[in-house]
Amino acid sequence: MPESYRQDVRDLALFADMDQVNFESLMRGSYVQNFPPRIDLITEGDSPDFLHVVVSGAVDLFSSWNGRETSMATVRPVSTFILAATIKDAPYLMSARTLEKSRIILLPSEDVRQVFEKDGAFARAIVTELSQCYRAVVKNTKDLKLRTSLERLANYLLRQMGRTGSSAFDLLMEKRRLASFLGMTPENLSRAFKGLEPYGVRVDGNHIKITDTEELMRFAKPSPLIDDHST
Amino acid sequence: MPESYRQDVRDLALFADMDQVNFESLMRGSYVQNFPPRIDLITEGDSPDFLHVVVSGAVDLFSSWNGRETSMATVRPVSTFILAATIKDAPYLMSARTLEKSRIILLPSEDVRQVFEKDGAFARAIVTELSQCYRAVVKNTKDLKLRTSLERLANYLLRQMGRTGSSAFDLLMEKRRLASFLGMTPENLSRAFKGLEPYGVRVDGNHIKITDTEELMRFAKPSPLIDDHST
DNA sequence: GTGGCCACTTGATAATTGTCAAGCCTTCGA
DNA sequence: TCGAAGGCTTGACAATTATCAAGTGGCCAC
Repeated sequence: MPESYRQDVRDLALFADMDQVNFESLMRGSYVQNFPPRIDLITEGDSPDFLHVVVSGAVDLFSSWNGRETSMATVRPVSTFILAATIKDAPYLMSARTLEKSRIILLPSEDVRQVFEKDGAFARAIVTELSQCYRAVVKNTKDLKLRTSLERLANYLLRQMGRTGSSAFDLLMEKRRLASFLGMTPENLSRAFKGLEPYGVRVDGNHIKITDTEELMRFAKPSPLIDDHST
Repeated sequence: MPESYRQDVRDLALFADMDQVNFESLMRGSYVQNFPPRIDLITEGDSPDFLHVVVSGAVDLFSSWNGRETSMATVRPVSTFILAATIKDAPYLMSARTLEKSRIILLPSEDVRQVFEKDGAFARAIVTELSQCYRAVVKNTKDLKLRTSLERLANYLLRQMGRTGSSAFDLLMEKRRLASFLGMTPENLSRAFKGLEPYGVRVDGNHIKITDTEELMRFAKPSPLIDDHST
């Protein structure tokens, strides 16, 4: 292997406090792989064989039922996905595919579970990670159940504004995926963007400019208990 | 205190493998309380002061935004709620109120966090619990995003049928709360019940009878990756 | 270049879901 | 016993969202 990815893993909060011996035994069976865009990584219903760590690129988590499909989340570097399935040794609830060219580290699930059983620091780190994930999904559920699609879009844009620290930014995914993520159709999203124009949202392709933050916030009514993804 | 609730707590998988010394230090600051129906226990946004254990009765977890309210989950004996908020020491994302007369054990959050930090078995048990919760919420999100309200109701009824092991059963909550839980209005639920009649669902008050399971399943298309709450 | 592909948009229409108002029925307490 | 309250239902209607079809425009391979 030309380069080491060990440090990428060790830098993750999930693995930072782990005992060195245990860390080594985790890394022993691991490997890194490069994927082109739009490659299926895992399929919902399958058994977890590896814990995945996204080092670069981006991964889409999505689910299907009865011919329909919906985007559940986007995983960006550096973080893991399907941690819960790995620990429980239960079937994946979501499928995953690369959005861009991505570099992904694979840690054998069995090893992860073994280390989990004997390393208290690792177990505690998993708790922190899972709490975060759990709360993120709860927030997402509140977003879905309490808001209309127009309100969800407005709040999404405000979150992106906060993330980038600028009132002008580019969408970091295709609009069709954004629509799916927000629980609506592409057509509806297209109209929703128009519907936000009166509140100070200018759209040009995938470039967004918030021209009247006050007005947009008055409409969106963002709440830390839904929109603050840091807690 | 006339009776001890220690065993109720110890019987929970969450606390079963915990070191006895740590268990005692957890119980030291704890107490049990009886609540009448419809009493607010916690309010979203507040800081977690106690980890709650429902010993008897039932508790509704719900969330509000902009004057709207939605039921997120029902907690039944014997289990805990707001575990993630307690561990992270982050604000509650949901409010809680009793549905019936309930008996609830309160464990000081600070004690829970302290024991969590030093007891590996406890940390591992929390991981198991949180994984379960996380996967439950993911399933719920899939239910919401991939299904119409009629399909959600149909699958809910099938789940209840599986839970009770009988094709005739009583709804265990008010229809207005069921509606809120399923992400619809009471009026819509009322019509949805009618809409399921052709698929073999008979409704009389809160008593349900599935007269044609095959037909209902053909319509509902239940999936273990959404409807099996045991994995 | 140029043709095709594909995401996106737009319009027309339909399905789904929500809102409002009224009435029914059970429950519960005076 | 009666009346009020509240949950449930129903009807009429409105809002939201989805579907279908057609068109636009950018991007890429040939």
